[in-house]
Amino acid sequence: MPLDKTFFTQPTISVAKQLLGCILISMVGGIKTSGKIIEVECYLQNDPASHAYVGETIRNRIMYGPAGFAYVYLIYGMHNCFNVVTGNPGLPEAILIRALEPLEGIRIMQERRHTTDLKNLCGGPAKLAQALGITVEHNKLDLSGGLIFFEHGKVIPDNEIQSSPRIGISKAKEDLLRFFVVGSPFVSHS
DNA sequence: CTCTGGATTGAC
DNA sequence: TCAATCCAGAGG
Repeated sequence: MPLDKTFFTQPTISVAKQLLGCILISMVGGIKTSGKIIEVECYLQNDPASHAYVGETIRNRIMYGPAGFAYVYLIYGMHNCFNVVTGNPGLPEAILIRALEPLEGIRIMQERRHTTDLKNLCGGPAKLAQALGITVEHNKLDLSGGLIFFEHGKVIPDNEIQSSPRIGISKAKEDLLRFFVVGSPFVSHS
């Protein structure tokens, strides 16, 4: 059963930790690709590093809506980043999916990524978006609609979850809002 | 309108 | 270490 709105309406950090070990599935292009979630980052209300820090705009509007929708944006003019919106309407929070362990559709992921190296398929936010065929056209997509969705997987115990500062941001450097599975070879940024 | 900088990646 | 490549947001 896909993860539903009830799941994503829990507190964002709690959702983030529970997402580790879950499966992200994409049916984009009519081909199934999936991976186990290894690494995520939280973007919270009143967070200087969040796109919602400046208040509601056209780009971040989806973050102000209900949980369980996709927030996909283009970064550096060429890379897509995939987030799932959390929080109730009016609370603009989201979780960036940063790394997956490839499971299904590895062949097509290799084609999309132009590499056969499994550790290089989904080990970074823009990499996994490319591997799963996710682009800005999927922004605002309902993640219970069957095209892109999450499934329960193995629960990762707290002692196998590590936190760290988020990657590649210049503000709020001290916040420990990145969560990843200890020891997984698929985490980005070794 | 112009300017600035970015939740990244891959080549050098 | 750095270019690619473009757009959102801010300021004039």
